[in-house]
Amino acid sequence: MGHHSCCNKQKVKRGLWSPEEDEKLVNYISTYGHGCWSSVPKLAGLQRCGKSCRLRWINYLRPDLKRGSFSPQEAALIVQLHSILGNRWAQIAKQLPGRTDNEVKNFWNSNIKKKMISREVSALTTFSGHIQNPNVSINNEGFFILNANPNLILTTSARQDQPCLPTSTLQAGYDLIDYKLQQFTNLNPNANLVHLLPSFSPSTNLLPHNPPSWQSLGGYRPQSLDSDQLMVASGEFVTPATTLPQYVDGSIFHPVKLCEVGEENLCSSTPQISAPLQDLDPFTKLSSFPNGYYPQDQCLAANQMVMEQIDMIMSSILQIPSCSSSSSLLGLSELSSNLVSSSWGV
DNA sequence: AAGAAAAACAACCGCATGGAT
DNA sequence: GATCCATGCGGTTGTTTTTCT
Repeated sequence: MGHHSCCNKQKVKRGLWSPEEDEKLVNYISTYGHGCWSSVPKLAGLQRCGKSCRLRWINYLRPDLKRGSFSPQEAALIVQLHSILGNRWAQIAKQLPGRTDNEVKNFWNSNIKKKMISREVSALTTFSGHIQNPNVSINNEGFFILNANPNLILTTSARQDQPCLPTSTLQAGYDLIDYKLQQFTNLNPNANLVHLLPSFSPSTNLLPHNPPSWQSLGGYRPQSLDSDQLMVASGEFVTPATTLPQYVDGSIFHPVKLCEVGEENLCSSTPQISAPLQDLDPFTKLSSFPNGYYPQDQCLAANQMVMEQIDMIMSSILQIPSCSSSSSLLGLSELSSNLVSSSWGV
């Protein structure tokens, strides 16, 4: 492991910062500002590299940092934002005044993730007990499969090329699902993935920077609502004035879920940025509609809808000669797409 | 009370990006 | 256009603290 390029020229100290070093850095930046970080250590009298100084300042010494544990409201917002933005910790942290990306990341990895995993395992166990369709079951990895073809994994949506399961209609656990499915697909590179219609859920469909390769997954793009429409608190559909995020193939994603019922305050309190709309990050775009929310009863409908999709696919899949060959993947996906589209009237 | 394990926190590393030359 | 450099980001590792046995 080498050091930073900026640290090669001189011997620098590493590891934890002492109070004396902190004091030197704070005194210097308070007086002169940081300017060019690479010159800070020399000017401040520190045996550190500029990168280390910058990190120490940003993550620990900055006066506007909010210390202490995360509030339940902050935690809820992190969950919400992560469901939209994924692991873009810096983007998430921007919506949390006084918090750093490092702090949010650590909080997520050491706290929220574990809770989600335990909840998901519990929910998955419960949910699996309610599967009525004799053609569908859950395999050892926790994925929905068709009994006729255990290699066929049913999925609903994708984030960063990692599809999800019908269980995305559950309240949490997307990362676990992603992680498990990633593991599964790594071990079973030839496994077939059938995309069902992404259900109403706070998941995973917003992919401004790393859109899913629908084609590579053999899937179809979401076709949920009329063009550019958005569900808002009243239950009505509106046409936003902003440009909605697009997938890599140019198709537009239509969010239907901005925050849970009762979380309107969180959404409405998010900072508004006056910038050209096309330059806004996805969250800011979404927060332009602070009253948007997703009626909870739609979750139940979504679950039912997914199972109905499985029913339809199952009834049709029997007419396909070979489900296990990779050549059938596209056909299945198109089939599921058509079925879902027709079931949605789109 | 002591050691082990787990959790929390802090820092580092490599890579990507953008501006300057 | 190629190269260098500073900066920012996300993943990962290391260290400290807390909890458990």
